[in-house]
Amino acid sequence: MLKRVYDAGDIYFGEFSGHYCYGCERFYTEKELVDGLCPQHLTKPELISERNYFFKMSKYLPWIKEYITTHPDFIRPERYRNEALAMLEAGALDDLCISRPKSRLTWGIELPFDSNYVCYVWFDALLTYISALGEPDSNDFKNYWPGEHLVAKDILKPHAVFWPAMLKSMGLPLYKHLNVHGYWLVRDTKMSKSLGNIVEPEAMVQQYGNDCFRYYLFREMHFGSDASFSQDSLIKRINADLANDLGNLFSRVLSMNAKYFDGLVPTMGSHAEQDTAIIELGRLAMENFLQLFGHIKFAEALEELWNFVRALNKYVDSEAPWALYKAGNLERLGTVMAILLTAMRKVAVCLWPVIPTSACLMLEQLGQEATPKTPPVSNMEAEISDFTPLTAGLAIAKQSNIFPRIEVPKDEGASLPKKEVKASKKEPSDNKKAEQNYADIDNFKAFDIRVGTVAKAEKHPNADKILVLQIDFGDLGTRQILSGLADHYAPDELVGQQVCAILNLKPKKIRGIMSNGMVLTAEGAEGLSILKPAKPTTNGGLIA
RNA sequence: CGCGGGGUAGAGCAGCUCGGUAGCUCGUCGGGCUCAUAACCCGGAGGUCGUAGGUUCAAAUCCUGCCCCCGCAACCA
Repeated sequence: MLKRVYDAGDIYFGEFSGHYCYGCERFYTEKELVDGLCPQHLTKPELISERNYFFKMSKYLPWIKEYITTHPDFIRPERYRNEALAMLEAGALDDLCISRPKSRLTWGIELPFDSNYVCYVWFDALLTYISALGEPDSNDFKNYWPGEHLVAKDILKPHAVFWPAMLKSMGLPLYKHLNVHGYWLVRDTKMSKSLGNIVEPEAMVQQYGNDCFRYYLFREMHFGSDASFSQDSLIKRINADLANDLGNLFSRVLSMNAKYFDGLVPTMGSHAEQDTAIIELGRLAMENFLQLFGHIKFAEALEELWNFVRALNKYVDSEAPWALYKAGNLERLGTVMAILLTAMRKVAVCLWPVIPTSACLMLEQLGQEATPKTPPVSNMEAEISDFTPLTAGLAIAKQSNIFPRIEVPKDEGASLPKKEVKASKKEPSDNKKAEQNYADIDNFKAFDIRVGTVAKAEKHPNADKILVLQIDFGDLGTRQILSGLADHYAPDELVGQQVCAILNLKPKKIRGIMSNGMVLTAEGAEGLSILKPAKPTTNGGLIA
C-alpha cells in the first residue's frame, strides 16, 4: 500500500527541523513551547533537523473538501460533516510525517522503499481497515470494500481527512459513508477506568445473553448522540420489548396454533378489512425499518418495527382467536392465525442482523430454515412487499419461550450499580503478578508528604480544571501548589481545610504558573476528594 | 471571545429544517380479556416545552439576551 502511494508520487523525502523533545518523542512548534521549554518536561528541546518521509496530504485537501461538499451524506450525522468542513476551512492541516528513522525508533514496520526508516502512526494504523481483508485483489476485499465506516466522535479528523486522502492516493474507493457515533455514558459521565464505572460488555453478555445486550445497544443509542447506560434501563428494555411484546407474541400465537391446529400452519382465506390494514401496517413498518437501518438509525428503525409488533398483539386481542375457536369458525380462525404467523416471520427476518441467534430461533419455530451466519432472505424488498403466507400444513413449534422476563427483586434497584462496578475490574491477577506489584518501603519513604492548611485558593486564570493553592506548612513555610480540583471543589470551600501534599516533587510550571508539590486526593465514582488528617494536625506534620 | 451538543409529564427521548390540536417508551392510576412470559388490550392522571424579551392573528418550533448541564480540545505534579 505504501508502495502504491509512493509510486503515485505522493511521498516525498523532506528535511524537517524543529524543536524535538526526547522525553515526548515529538516535535514542538514555537507556539507550543513555554519560555522555549518543552511544556511537558520543562527541558530545552533540541533543535534538530531530521530527514523524513512525508505524505502529500495537502495535495488532496481540496479534493476532500469538494467530495464532502458534493456528497452531503458522506459524513453523517450532519453536524460532524459540518465539523469536518470547519476543520478543512481552518487550514491547519499539513502534510503528514509518516516515518521515523530506525536510529531513533527501533521497532515498527520498515518502509518498502527505504530500509533505514520505519512507518509512523498514520499509515500503519489506518491501513488495518484494508489489511484485515487482504490485498485489494483478494476475494474478501472485493466482497467487502467499500463498506460502511463507523467511528466514534473523537477521531473524526483522521477518518474524515487523513484516511480518505490516503485511499485516494492509493487509487482505492472511499467507504460509502463515514458514520460518526457518540459515547455510552454512565450516570451522565464518560466511562473511565479511574472512576471505576466501566461496564464490561463480556459480563453483560454473560448475565443477559448476547442478543438481549445487542438489542439494548441498538435500541438505546440514537445515532450521533451519546447514550446512557444503566442495568436498570437494560432490564426494562429487555422486559418491555423482548419479553412482553415480542417473546409473548410468539408464545401466545404458537401455543394457540398448537391448540387449534395441532401445530400445523393453517390455510389463509380471504382477507377482511382489518387484515389488509394490519398487513399494510406491517409493510410500512418494515419499509421504514429498512430505510432507517440503512442510515444507521438503529433505535428509530427498531421503534418502527415495534409498532408492527405491538399492532400484532393488538390484532390478537381484537380478533380474539379463542372466541373464533369457541364459535367453531375455523376458516376465519385459520386466516387470522396464518396472518399472524406470516407477520411473525417477517419480524424475525428484519431482526436477523440485530439479534441473529434469537431471530434464527424464531424462524426455526416457524418452520423456516435459518442460520446466524447468512441472511435468511436475499431480497429484502420482496420480503417487504410480498405477503405470501407460510406453507399450509407446515409443522411449527407448539410453544415458545425465547425471551424470558428478567425478574428483579423489589428493592434491588439501588444495589445493582454497585455490583456493576465491582464486577467490572476483575483483572486475571495470578499470584505471581501480585507479588511483582509489591512496592519497596523505601519507595514510599522517598516522598516527603506533609500536612498543610489551605491559606488561599483561586482558579487558575488560564486553565479550567486547575486551582492555585497557597498552602501553609508551618515551619516549612507556605507553598504554592496547583491541583486539578476545579471540577470538584469551589476555591472558597478549600480555604482553611487541611490537606496532605507531597513536597519534594520537582516543581513544574502549568500553563504559566509554578506548582511546588502535589495535593493528594482520593478518586471514586463521586469525583475527587482531598485527603486530610482525621483530627487537626500541626501544619508541617509528616505523613508516614 | 477555542469547537460542538443539550435543557419538552416522575425517568428516558421524539417533535424544531417547512410556525397552527404537545407525541412515544417506561412508570403510575382505573378498566377489559383470558390465548400467553403476573403477559396482552383499552382508558385516565400527570407538561409554565430552561429563562427574559422580540417577530406574528398564531411560537416548543423563527430572532435576541441570560442561566444551567454535557462532550471535544487544553490542562489536571
